[in-house]
Amino acid sequence: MPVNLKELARTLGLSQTTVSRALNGYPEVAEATRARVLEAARRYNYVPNARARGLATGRSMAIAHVLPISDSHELVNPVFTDFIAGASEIYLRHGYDMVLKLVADDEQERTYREIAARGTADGIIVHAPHTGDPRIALLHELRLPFVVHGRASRGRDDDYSWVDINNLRAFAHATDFLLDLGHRRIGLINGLVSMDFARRREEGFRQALGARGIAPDETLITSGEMTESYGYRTARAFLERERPATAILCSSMIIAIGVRRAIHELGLEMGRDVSVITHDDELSYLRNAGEVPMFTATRSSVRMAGRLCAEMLIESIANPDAPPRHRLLDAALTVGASTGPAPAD
Amino acid sequence: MPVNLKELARTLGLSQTTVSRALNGYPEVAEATRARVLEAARRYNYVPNARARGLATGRSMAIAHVLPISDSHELVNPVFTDFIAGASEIYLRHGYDMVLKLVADDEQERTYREIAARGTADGIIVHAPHTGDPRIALLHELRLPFVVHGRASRGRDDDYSWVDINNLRAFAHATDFLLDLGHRRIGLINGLVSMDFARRREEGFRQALGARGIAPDETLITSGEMTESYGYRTARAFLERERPATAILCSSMIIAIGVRRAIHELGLEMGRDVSVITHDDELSYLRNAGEVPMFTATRSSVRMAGRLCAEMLIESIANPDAPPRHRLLDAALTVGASTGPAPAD
DNA sequence: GAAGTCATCCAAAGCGCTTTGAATGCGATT
DNA sequence: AATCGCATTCAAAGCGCTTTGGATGACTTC
Repeated sequence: MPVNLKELARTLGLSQTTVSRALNGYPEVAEATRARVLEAARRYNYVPNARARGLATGRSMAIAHVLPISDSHELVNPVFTDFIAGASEIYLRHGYDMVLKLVADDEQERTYREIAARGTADGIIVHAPHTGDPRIALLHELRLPFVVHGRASRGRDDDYSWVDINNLRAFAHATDFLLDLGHRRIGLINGLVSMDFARRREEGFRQALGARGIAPDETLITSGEMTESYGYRTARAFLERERPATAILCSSMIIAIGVRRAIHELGLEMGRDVSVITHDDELSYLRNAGEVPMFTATRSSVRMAGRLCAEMLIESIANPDAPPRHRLLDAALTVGASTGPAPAD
Repeated sequence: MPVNLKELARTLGLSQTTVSRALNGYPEVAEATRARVLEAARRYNYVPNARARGLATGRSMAIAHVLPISDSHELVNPVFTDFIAGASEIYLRHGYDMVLKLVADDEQERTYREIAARGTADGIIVHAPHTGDPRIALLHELRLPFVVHGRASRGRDDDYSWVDINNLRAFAHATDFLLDLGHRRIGLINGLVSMDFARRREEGFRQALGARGIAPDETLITSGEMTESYGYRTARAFLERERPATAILCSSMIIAIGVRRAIHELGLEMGRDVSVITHDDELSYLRNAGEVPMFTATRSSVRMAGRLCAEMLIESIANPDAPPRHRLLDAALTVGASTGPAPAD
């Protein structure tokens, strides 16, 4: 049903070469013929076949997103939705397709190799990097352009491209803010600490406490899959102990929502009895907005991060020998209704 | 770097034909040679190039998911994450790739035509169908296999494949449940009513009221993008009026969470002062579980829906002339802590 | 022993595009 | 008038695979 190049060329009384060149904007085509060709292409709804073009050019015009699925809970990070919304804006503009792979941790390597060998995609966005993530080395070996959303540092982070937020600083700052309010028993409800971002946030938390000579209470530091019920359970535990936490730092809005549930269920009031600060990825369906946002938060748009990753990757596909690029986004603290002075002891 | 068929064949001293057939399991190959070929393929990490194979077979081995982006808020439905998690399990098993397109409403038609013409995918999953959605007719015209997640009915729903839940019955049932508890001023916080599922839910709500001769209060029926703050704002409005609602029906957990916030903020208690029932898609990061779930809910796993859509589509690609198939999933009411008898007036 | 069967294997065509390396025609140059 | 340069155009090769339509023997069958 769809017209192909050969037919279009025959219809026009031209060679495939000329038609192809006319359509792809090559200069060695008379403007008059180019106009004819474009007109005919429109008339007959000619759209080049992606596979044929890909075979001829050696490129797939696709970018793969490989999401690790935690084998335990098969959880998909909800942040992902907004991230790809940002990335796909860019892909659309540049004619790239987005192919998505949700893959268990132990299948990651096989998947990456297969993408490279089959030519599924021209580049890869790496999601949810662990500290010391082996995928970085693998992708270098495969010579596949990639950008990491986050970092995978174990020392150096300058030999690959990434987009990250200043997790350490943000959480140090948030901790400072709570300390300034007089809080001393501060809990941290973090993501899985194998994730690089979680490690950095914990580090920021510890540094801020350390700077004031406060030893962190290790039982107030937890790490887990960022679900609502995890936030709820952990907050209850933090608040029902003998000397309950007076403030809680959360690694995601979803967690914070669980925390809020726990607080209310215990008959406490957020911002008065318990202060809460959360990281806020600015998810579209979970806006923490208004003149006074409900949560005090370290805020950074994950959709923007998606856009930046996509742009960076497309550039590095176009220019494979350019040096790696990095972008550290600022997650600034915005004060909302969920924080207040520490209650008297 | 990656080996191709020609080289592999030369190395083995066989023709490309034989090697290809050996790898693809054709019977006209001696078992001994097949073994040799498979062994060599493994040794040299031979993986066939997807584009070349696709060009030769005329198939892309990919399935496209086209998500409409509401141009207003650029919201991506968070339900999507779990849906594709389910679908991708199936794709993985059958060797299909998943390609994702997030597209504004007014670009839908162009996108579908382009997918068909470029051969981007062998089939399509249609997301977020409107009532009377024109995409159904378009896909029929394009002769592209597809499965709709939800329905797009305007009368007949038997000429295309779909997977849906019994929205009408579920919401009628939930309404009945509230009526049985003595509630009379029941609010409905629904999704955008242009969405088919929302229309059906509203219909179920109205039917249940009508069955008891109760005229719905039109000011207690709202429709909007399903965000937390929409739930919050609407619930506040419902509860701050002269004669406040005593029960609220929500179309999503995200909405319900906003409703819960409003209830608490007004110093009320959910399940005592105000009853809440929500639809629960069983999102992995927002589990409404436990012996007594926090919300009474109409529940249906959207991940399961993803699996079913994917299976159905793959079958219908394999067998394009089979009649359309349908699957109506049951969203049963599970009682949680958020409902109770209507307070005395 | 000629003909038919069967199991294996292969050469070559083709999928629909891009791109290389020439051809063609024409005005300008000498 | 012969030559060159330039702007256009084209035929054909090739991308890496599948698949058609034979070949080639070995083995039966009569």
